[in-house]
Amino acid sequence: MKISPISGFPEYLPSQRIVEQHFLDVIRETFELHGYPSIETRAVEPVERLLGKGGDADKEIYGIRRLAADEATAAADSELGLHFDLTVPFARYVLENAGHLSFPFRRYQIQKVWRGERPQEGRYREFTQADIDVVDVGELAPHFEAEMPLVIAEVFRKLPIPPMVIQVNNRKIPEGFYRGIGIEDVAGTLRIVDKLDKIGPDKVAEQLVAAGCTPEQAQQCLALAGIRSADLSFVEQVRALGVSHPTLDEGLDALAAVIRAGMDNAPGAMVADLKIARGLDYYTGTVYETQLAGYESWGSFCSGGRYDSLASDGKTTYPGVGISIGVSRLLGLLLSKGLVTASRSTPAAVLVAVNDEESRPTSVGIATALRQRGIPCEVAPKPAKFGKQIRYAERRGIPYVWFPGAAESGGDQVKDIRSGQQDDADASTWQPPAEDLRPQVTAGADPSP
RNA sequence: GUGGGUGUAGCUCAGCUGGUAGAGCAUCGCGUUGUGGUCGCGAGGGUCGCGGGUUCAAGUCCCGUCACUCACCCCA
Repeated sequence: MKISPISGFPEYLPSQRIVEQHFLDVIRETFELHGYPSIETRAVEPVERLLGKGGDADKEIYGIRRLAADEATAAADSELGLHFDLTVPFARYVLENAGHLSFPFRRYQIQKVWRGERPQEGRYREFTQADIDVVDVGELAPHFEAEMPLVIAEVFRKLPIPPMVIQVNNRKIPEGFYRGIGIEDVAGTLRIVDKLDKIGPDKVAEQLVAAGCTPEQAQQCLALAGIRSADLSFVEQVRALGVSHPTLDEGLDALAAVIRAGMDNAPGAMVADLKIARGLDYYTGTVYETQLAGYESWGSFCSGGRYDSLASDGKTTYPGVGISIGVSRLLGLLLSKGLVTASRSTPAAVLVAVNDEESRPTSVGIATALRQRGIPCEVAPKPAKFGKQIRYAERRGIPYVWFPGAAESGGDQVKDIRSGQQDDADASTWQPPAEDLRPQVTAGADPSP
C-alpha cells in the first residue's frame, strides 16, 4: 500500500515539532500570565449547533459516523460534526456549565479544528488554533475588546518572528455608515468591500454598483474602507466624509477606546483599519485581523471579534469577545520559508557514551544522575566506536557527549562536540550552559520572502 | 464545488523525435576495536501514481482515474 501525505493534514518532523512546542509554550505562558484558565472541549458538536453559526462554514463541516453504521444509526451519527473553530464550542460550553462558572468568565483553549475546504499554502483542513475569550452575563464591558489584542501583541512580541500588525475595526462603523448613506444590504456590501486588498478599488466599485449601489454610494464605501491609522485620527477622517448615524457613532467610540489602549500598552502593535470585515457572521462589534509584516498575502494569522448573541439559552444571553491565533498557518509559513529553526531535533542535551555492553549500567547510572538535576539526556544505543557515538549525537544536534571513565583519574569526561572541548566532569555536579539545556528556537534569515 | 499544473529511488530531478531505468543529496556499511564533521570505496532502496488503449515494443503517445499542487470561493 502506497503511503502519501493527505493534503491539508500537515505533520511535522521532530525539529519542526520542537518549534511548534516552543510556540505553544509561549502562547500558553502568556495566556496564563494574563490570568486565563484553560479548558478543552470535545472535538464534536451536534451539526445543528455548528450550522448557521459560521456563515459559509456550513459546507466545510466534517460529519462523523461509524464505518459499520447501518442506515438507521448512520442518520443518528451524522448529526455529529467536527468543530471548525473554538468559539462555537465554547459558547455551547458556557451555556452548559453556566451554573458552575463565575462571570465574567475568561478561558484559553488550544486545540485542533477541522474545515473541509480545498487546502493551499497556509490553509489546512486540520489545524491548531489558540483562542482566548471572555464572556459575561447580559452585558459585556467594552474594555475587554481592548484586552484581547493586548494579550496577542504580547505573544507575538515574545516569539522569534517578524513584526505583526493587529488590524482592528468595528462592524458598527461600516454598518452605521452604510445605513447613513442609504445602503440596506450591509452584509453583502461588507463582503464586497472586504476584497479590496485582493481585487483593488476599481473592481470593488464595479461589484458594488452591480449589487445595486449608486456610483456615489460605491465611492463613499471605498473612501471609508481606505481609512487606516495607528492613532485616533481615523475618527476625524470618518467625520470628514459627512455621514452621520447613531450606530456609526457607537462604532467610532468603541474602536477609539481599543486603539487608545493599544497606544498606551502595546505601541506599534495595533492599527485601526476600516476595511476589515471578517467572514464569520456571528461578530457584532469589534473585529480583529493580523498580518505578518512582509507576508500580507498569507492573510490573517490571528482573528476574532465581539459576538453579542452567539451564546444564548433563550432567556439569558452571554455576550463575549475573543481572538484566535492560527498556530498552524503561522508555523506553515515560518517553517517552509526557513524563518525559524530549532537548534536540535531532540530534547537531549547529552549523549552518554557506552564503552561496552558490560558497562552499560554505568552509563545508565550517569544518565540517571544527570536527569535528577533536570538535564535531558539519552544513553548511546550501541557500544560503537566513539567516532560513531559522536556522530550519532552530531546528527541529532545533541551538543554534549559524556565519556564514562575517560579521565586519567578514572573519572568521567564530557565533550562539547561543537567546539571539540573535552573536560573532566562529574555527573552529580556538571551543568551545561543554560542555553544548551533545552533546544533553542530562533529566527532564521529568509533568503527569499 | 469550479478551472489550470504535476505525478520516475526517502528528497531534488534527468531520461532527446517510443526500444524493457539514471544522477546528486540523504541513509547504512567499510576504510589500524575505539573521539565525529572532510575524503575514498561499497550497499540497500523504484511493479516509472493506478487502470485501460495504440504498438513488435510505452517512463516516453492516447483515454480514464486517483493523489498532490496552484487559483477561485472562503477562511486561521
